Amino acid sequence: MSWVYLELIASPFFTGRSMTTELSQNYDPAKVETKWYSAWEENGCFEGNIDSGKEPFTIMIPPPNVTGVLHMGHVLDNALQDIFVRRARLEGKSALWFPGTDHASIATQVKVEKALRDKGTSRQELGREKFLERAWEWSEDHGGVIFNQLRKLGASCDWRRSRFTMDDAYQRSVQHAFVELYKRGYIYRGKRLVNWCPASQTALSNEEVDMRPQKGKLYKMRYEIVEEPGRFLEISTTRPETIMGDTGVAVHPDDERYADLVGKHCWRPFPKAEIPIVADRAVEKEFGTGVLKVTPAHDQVDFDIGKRHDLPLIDVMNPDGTLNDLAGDEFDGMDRFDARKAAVAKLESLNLLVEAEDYDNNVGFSERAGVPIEPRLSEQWYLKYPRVEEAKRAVEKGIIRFHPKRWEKVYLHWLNNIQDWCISRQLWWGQRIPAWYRKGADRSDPENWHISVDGPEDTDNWEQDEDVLDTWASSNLWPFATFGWPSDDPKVRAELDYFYPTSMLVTGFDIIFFWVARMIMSGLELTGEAKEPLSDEELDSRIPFKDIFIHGLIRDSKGRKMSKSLGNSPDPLDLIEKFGADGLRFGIINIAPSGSDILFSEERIEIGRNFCTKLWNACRFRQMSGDVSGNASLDAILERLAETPLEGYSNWILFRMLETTQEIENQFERFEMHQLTHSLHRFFWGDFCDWYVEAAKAMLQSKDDPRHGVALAVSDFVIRQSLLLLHPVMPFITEELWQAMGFSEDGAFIQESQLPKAADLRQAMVSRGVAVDEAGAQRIEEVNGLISQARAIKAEYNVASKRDVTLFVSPADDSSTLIVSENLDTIKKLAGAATIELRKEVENLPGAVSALGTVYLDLTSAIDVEAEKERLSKELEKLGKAIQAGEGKLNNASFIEKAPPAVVEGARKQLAETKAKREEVARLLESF
RNA sequence: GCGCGGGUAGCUCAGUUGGUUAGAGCAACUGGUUUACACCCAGUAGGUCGUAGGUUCGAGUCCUAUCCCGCGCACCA
Repeated sequence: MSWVYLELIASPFFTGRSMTTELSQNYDPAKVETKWYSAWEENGCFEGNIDSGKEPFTIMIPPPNVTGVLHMGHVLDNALQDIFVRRARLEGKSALWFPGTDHASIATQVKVEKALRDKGTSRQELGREKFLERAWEWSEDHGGVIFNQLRKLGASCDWRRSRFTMDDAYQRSVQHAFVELYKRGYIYRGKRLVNWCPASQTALSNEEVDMRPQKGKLYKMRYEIVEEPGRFLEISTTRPETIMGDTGVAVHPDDERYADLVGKHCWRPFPKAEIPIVADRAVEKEFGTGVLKVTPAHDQVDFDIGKRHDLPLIDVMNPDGTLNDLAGDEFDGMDRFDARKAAVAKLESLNLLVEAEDYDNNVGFSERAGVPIEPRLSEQWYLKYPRVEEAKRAVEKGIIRFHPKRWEKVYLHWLNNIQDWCISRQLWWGQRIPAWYRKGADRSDPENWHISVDGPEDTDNWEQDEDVLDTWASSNLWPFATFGWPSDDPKVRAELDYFYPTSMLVTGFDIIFFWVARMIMSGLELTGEAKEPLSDEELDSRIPFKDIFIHGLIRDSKGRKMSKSLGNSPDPLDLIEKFGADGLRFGIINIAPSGSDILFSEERIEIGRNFCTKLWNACRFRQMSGDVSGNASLDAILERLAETPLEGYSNWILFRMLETTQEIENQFERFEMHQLTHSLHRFFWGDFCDWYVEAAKAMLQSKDDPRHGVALAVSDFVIRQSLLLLHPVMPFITEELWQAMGFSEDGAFIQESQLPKAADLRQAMVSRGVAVDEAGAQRIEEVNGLISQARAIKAEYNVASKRDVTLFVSPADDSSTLIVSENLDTIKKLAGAATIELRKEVENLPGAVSALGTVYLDLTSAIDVEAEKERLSKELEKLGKAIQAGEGKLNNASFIEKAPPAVVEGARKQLAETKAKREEVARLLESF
């Protein structure tokens, strides 16, 4: 990799002849981040290519909206993906993170239309062609912004491959899928009630409708019986504006109150008409008066009733939500909500309104436009979902796995209640439906259809469907259409062969229905022949991904959704400036629990920035302690350790390093990312910096100390492994330190190294005669306990800063004497004592008890006897309780009998230790 | 109505198949410039794990009931 090296020494940061650089006092993320990102990109670090010698690892980015800008949700989603991808590279896999953007049909069109309105024009005025030109301009002006933002975050996507769902090739894939699904009988055209958005004037799928609680009125009114003038039926409705579309009145067949009226008629008040009274089981007897007005053209239930009783459909509304001439002259052109008021007034004037009571109900709203949905009769394209059963089976059998597993249920529940999907949209920005109709002919007759990717040859006599496809109907092909599916091109086939099924998907739970489930179904159907059923092996090769990592949504610290209007949505770029990209990444991963909501506040991610500083300074300290040559490989470091036996603390920290390596390995295997940063933080900061480095300071005092070299080599070993473990989370700073600390071989990037697994690491150590010993590590934990007690007793007497104190230690037994003596200078250093004397008996001095023995503080001045007595009494009480619990347990015959021997043994040991401790504390107390 | 998740220290959360005296970060308090780091170091305090039962030698962890909070799906006009 000497070309990398040449380039780096040419940069101002690499001044000397040495590979390594001296670290500045403070970590400057901005400088490091831009430098390394361009170096990585220029050297093709993120390119995912077929490498038959390596296991593939593929992630498809959930494509952000082409005109979108980076928000906190993206930060979390993409930081996670980057962590998985970078980890895969360090594990020696051929990793591909495939980026791209989505055209977001309705969202983008709404934005472009708003821009047009601001300029005093409209899409209708411009016409389709001009409008699309504007939309393309818009997406080009705003597109790509998010890619640069993702770069700032450190995302290691293979940018060469970037796809946009409106690319010609992608559009062709979408059209091909449409044609194929049509041929296989899954796509059809149907006339039925759809969720109509009067604002965007398009049909929507069920998933795009939000049910929102509304405070409205329930109007009770009277319809006169035609056959029995003077007799009235009382009917309740929330929507009087649809009276004009009523074509019947329904009661329950078992409802005795109205049994004699079934088959008769009543008067629709306006426009005045006779409508039949029918009996239908869809009516709830208990609700209101038990009489339902039936408006088949404006309500799903009514539509079904109308069908059963052959009632006519009268559509009284225009696409924009105003009423039409069928509603009568006085309502024609009136907005639906004005019409509601007008209809009520008219009922009142006709003396037909009985009452209007306050009423809470749920109304469907257009997710995008935020206006109430209008059920509307229209002809649309529908998809009968393919492979529903197999999509369920894939998850039930664990061929696809959700992490956390509980999202399976959400997914399965949705699939169990699935309904056909309305995929056509009356929009212009999007993929036009590849269907043509014979000009002037009846469009509802399939005889007059032409469905193909290329369209009819005889273009004069055919016209293409004006509509476009739902965005999700194109993005559900993302895992394979991005590669160029379908194609006979050997390159495309080879890539699909190698990278598909992809390894995993990382996304939020909010799009499990919209996207995840649909990708699974389309993958199962389209990536192979139309055969039934599919075997498990076929499922295995057709699924779009094997593991689905579901994370939560980011909210503000009060749990509110982030939104522009609330102003509680921080700009990630500001945060990167403030905390560094690595700091932000570490911080956001650290607060992302496995639940569904993530409460964000800047305070909570400071830990990331602080951790970067800690890492930086630990490395700086290591540099200041001795030169860093001899770090160029794992083996080089091990070689430096080969001759000398490991001192207590060195053994301990290497043991902890192996434990941590294993822990993190398990977390990745189980997709339990919520503990990842905790493990890393605890080990590097809590164990290495707070204990090992401090302990090593004693060994580093003199270069003549034989332990000097060991301390440096152990530090290098730990830092090296830590950088590898941290790299996926904090790519920039770890790369900088990797180079600066001389771990890079010939200038190679950190990602070109291998992350040794715990087992390999242990093996490599053993083969060099560097063996760690668990029992020895355990003893050091006890030494740490003793030191903590010493510090505590000093703090108690406010002598924390004084280093000239004398401590007495009376060891618990012979082996403790040995351990304390062996580590005496370290204990002195860490406890902050000038001298430590081992004594059997000490009287009249404040002391604290640890597993290794009692530590006393030698005070020349008088001590506060009362305070000391109180403290010891409190301690005694605490120990008494513990002993009581322990004895209770051990005196219990069934505990001895039934509990595993190891647990019983543990309890015995624990009790013995606690008893010894209590005796010691009691003795101390009496000595005053 | 059906389903899912949660209720553990002031706050945000960990807590593997039930097994030592329930942890972390932040905040608080006390003290501290000791060979890196004040974005730091040392220490202290703070919890009857929502409530009530049950299973068990042993329950934060399993079961039942119940109360709160959040979310999803369905929806009666």
